[in-house]
Amino acid sequence: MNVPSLYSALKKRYSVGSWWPAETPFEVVIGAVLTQQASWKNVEKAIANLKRAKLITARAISRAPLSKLEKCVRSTGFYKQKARRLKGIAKALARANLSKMELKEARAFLFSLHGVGPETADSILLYAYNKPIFPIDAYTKRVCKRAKIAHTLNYEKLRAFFERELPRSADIYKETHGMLVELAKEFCRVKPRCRECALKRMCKRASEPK
DNA sequence: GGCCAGGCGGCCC
DNA sequence: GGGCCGCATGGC
Repeated sequence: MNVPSLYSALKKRYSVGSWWPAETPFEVVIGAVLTQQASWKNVEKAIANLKRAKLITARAISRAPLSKLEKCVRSTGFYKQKARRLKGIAKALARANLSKMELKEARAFLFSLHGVGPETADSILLYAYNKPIFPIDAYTKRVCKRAKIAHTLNYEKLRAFFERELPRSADIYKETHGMLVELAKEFCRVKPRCRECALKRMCKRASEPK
């Protein structure tokens, strides 16, 4: 399957508006860290807790006691780790101004933070800073693998592939990435629902026995 | 009641 | 580069 036909098939079913709900760039950072291996529902709870505790800015989180952070983010799992990492990230971001950095510099900076890997960094760059970077998550890999969209699942190669195949636009990247996630949640689950899938006409897997 | 969730870092080979 | 492990709660 090629990317243009994937895109138009997704567009027929999904309309992904503001798919990453956040009021500020730093709220995207918080969400990106908390959603690591956690469902968005549990992340929403944690963000609501943080807002109630007035811990929604980098400055506030960098100064907050760990125990308080832990309580707020408990629902997202791995909560001690996440509280510690969030605090470290907040400290670094309270001083740096990512929006004034060149893309490469900003990406390298994010990568240097403990608890920020490729997907988290790229989600932050795309959704918080509107940079034309296509984040690769587990959902995207799963769809690509099953539908044989790309010949690699290597993070950097798959990212480069999508960035090359799609028009170089942050809005298009957001939309496409969002729709892929929706597709993976609805049909391309761990236990796939190929029979009803919106892509079954074009997906090799669905037309093959198992 | 068992899967599974919008990973990451630290290992190992 | 790739594979395995620990990290942990809550929804379905």
